[in-house]
This record gives sequence, structure tokens and C-alpha cells, in this order.
Amino acid sequence: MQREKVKQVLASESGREVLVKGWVRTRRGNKNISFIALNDGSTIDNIQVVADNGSFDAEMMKGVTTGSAIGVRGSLVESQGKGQSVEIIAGEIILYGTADPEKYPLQKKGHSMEFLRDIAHLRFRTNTFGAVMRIRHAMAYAVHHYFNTKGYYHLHTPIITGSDAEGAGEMFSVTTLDLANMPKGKDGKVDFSSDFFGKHTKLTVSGQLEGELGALALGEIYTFGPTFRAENSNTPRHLAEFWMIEPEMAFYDINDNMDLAEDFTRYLIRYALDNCSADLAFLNEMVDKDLLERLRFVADNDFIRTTYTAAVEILEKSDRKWEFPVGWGRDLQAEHERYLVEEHFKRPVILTDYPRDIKAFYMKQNDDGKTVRGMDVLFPRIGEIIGGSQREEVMEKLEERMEEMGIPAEEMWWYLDTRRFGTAPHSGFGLGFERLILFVTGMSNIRDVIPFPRTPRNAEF
RNA sequence: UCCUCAGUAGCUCAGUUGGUUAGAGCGGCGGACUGUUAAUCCGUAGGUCGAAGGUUCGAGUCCUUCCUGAGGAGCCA
Repeated sequence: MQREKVKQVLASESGREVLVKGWVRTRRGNKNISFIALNDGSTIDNIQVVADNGSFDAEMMKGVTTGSAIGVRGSLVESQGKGQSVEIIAGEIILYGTADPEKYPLQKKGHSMEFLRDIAHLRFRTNTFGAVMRIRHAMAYAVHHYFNTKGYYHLHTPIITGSDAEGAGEMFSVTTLDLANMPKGKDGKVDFSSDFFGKHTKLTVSGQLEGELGALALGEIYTFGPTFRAENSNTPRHLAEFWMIEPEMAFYDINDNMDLAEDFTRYLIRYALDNCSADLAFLNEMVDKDLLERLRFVADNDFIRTTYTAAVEILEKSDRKWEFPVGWGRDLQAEHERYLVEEHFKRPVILTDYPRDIKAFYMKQNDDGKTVRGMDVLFPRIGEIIGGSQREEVMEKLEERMEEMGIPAEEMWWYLDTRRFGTAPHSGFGLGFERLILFVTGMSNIRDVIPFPRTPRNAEF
């Protein structure tokens, strides 16, 4: 007999034999009858299995407890009780694996997110993490679908890089040298010439620079891969290992870039609303009562687009007391961004044209000599979800900026070659995948939207 | 990394100005109930009070250091 997924069984007509396999969420009942809520991960909903205890081996039935894995063959019938439309009257129960109730850490009752983080290997078996992981999958699929439909190519940029100049944060070193006995050069520094790659290599902090190389030949590309930042960040919005989506497009200026960023994020949110309704309904009920309303609002309304300079004026005119000073040339603090998004505009905001001195070397300089064509997309609750820019395509200006900021041009010869040979206007951005999932699920800590979070002092599992 | 708060049973927490034998709910276990929905009811076991020092006749409670976690800030996606 063919096994069916709970999702299909729940959606199907009663009056037939079915076979399901999954994990027991709860078991209720008395001496004579058992009600088993069975979940197989295909949907947040459980199927109720009704078992006449007398018809089954008593020793086997003792093993059917919360967390155990079972298979059930039986007839699908209209439920006599309330709370579900159909249920399975068990004809045969196969006990695959028991879960000692005295030791199994998951209970019928809710657990704190902190506790579940300590048992991240088992937390997939909770309603919340099942929902989050199904949504995470749907969002990853939607990313690829979106770009494929638009003619973008998925480019696999390297995880291991020899470049020192990505400039997006502290990096993890990658080496096969003996850590207890590192070879030293005459200057006392580590000599990497005998290392695996013959040079000092690190884990990537961004695929952007390589992405630009692809875009300036293939037209439109995107990356979607892991990214590593060795920053000692302890916040609900940062991970040391996270996934980032970085589209890069030839012949796109900053306005085209903004159009894409907005269309892309609103598409993803609409996709979740259209395809993850059961999981979102659960999260809306149990995690964040405003979730669905917020998602619909963002999907249905245009983002505000304004400049850094205009934003500073808004902040200066407000009668709010700022913990950090506001002024042209200063970077916006979290409190400033939150005010703009959550109180002043009350919707997502795209800020552009930042002072050049607070942004990266590769951003295109404006004619005013003061600002660059960078853009940040700011979302309610989570702040910066996207950072991007039009890239500087003029060789002389790029070299000048690198010189000013101490970026070694000789190590970046391959990057500069794209400006040397057939340079063209181009743009791109980075979307933090986990921050997107945070927004879409209504979860409050980024460690709870990735299966196995890597944060300072934590690489368990 | 900085600031604030927290760490007591498997989980979530209470524990008074320092005072006898450290409590509750849930979960587990045993029992009752022929249709339950986080079932209900009765009973029961379960503790190195984060760690190490210190103050005191006496420390879960006060002090010091450290560890761990959370929230805020910075870095950013």
C-alpha cells in the first residue's frame, strides 16, 4: 500500500483505506480508546488517529508516546469529534521508534525559544519550527523562480576567497597549516606560502565583487549562498553564518536597482501569502498577531523612496530626543531608521545618495562630489534588509577611491579589469535571507529562522 | 565589544529586611473515566538553588570573579 502524506490525506475525501507515517505529537484517551495526533512534516496540521486499544498489542501501544515514530494503516472517515473533518480509524500500527517519555525533551505544552535553541536538533518537531522551515524553503524556491523567470543566471561565487578587500567585516581564516606551529617569515608574521592555496585565504563575506564579473558578461546574475562574518555581534538580527542573495545587473542604474529591490521583496511576500497560508495563519495566531496584516500591507503598498539628505532633514525637524546626534555626514543610527520607517512614513523606505565617506569604495559617485549612489531598504521591525548601490564603472574614479580608502589595487587587478575592458554602468544589492524570513514569519530572533545558528561562542550541532 | 537584566525540579516560574525540612503549575510515572482536542479528576516521584571564592552563628537571598542566556547599542544583511 502506498504511503500518503498527511497534507494530502487531510485534503482528500473520506471512505477509503490510507497509510500514513510520521511522529506522534500527543496521545490522549483512556483504557479503551486512544487519540493520536500524528504529524509528518508535510503540513502544520496533524491527522487524528483513533485506535481501539484492545485491538493492538499492549506492549507495542505503550511505546506510542509523544515523539515516537509510527506508521498507521486504516480507514479514513468523517470525524465524530470536533476539531478535525476527517480521521483515521487504525487497522494496523507499526512502531518504528520509541521516544522515552522521561527523557524526550519536547512536551505537549509550549516551550520557550531559548530552550528550543538548546535542542535545535529536535526543535523541527515543533509547530513553530515546522512552519518556519517550510516557509524558509518556500522563500528559497521563490527566489530562484523569480530570477529564472526574469532571465537571471544563478552564479556560484566562491566560498573561499583570497581577497582581503571585500570590506564587509571581519573574516574567518581558512588554513590547513598546523595551528600550534605556524610557519613564520622574517617579519615575524605567518608565512602562508606553504599553506594549501599558497596564500592567506578566508571565508567570503560577500559574493558581490565576483558577481559583478559575471554580470558584465551574462547581463543579469544572482548569487544565493552562505556568507561568513567574524564580527562579535550579539543581536537578534546577526549571524556569523548566514545566507545572502546578491543580484547584479549590467546596464542598471540606481533607479532600476530600486525597482528590482522593491518588486523582488514584494513578490516574495506575496508568494508566502499565496503559498504558505496554513503556516502563516499559525504564526499569526501564536507568534505575532499583526503578521498577516503587516505582510499584506507591504505587498500592497509602494515603498517610500527618498534621499539620505531628505531623511536627515526629517530627523532634524522632528521634536524627538535622539540618543545619538543627527546631522549631515553622520551615519543613521538604528533609532533614526526605526523612526523613519515605523513612525514617520509607516512603510518600507528606500534611502539613497549617502555621503561618500560613510559608504564602500565601489559605490558610484554622484556629480555633486559629496554623495554616492548607495541604497538601503529599511523594513519595519528588522531595519536594514537590503544594502546595495549602483557601482562605480569609471576606472579613474574607482582607483581614486580605492587609494583614498587604502584598498590595495594590485590585489584587485581582476576586479579593475572589468572597468578596463568594456566597462558599463551596473548595479546590485544584497538581501539578507534570514532577515527576510524574520519579516515573513514574524519571529523575533534570527537564530530561530535558520536550522543551526552560528553565533559567537555557539557552533553546536 | 559596551550597557542592562536573568540563571532555583524535565519545562515555565515563586521564594518577604539573610533564619528550621526550598514551593507551585505544567510535563513524567501510577490510577479513574467508552470520543479526546494543551482532555479532565485523584495520587506520586523529582533539586550540587549556573561555578568558584568571600562575609556571617546562619546564604537560594549579601559581596567578588568567572560561565551561560536574553534585551538594547555598535558592526552589518
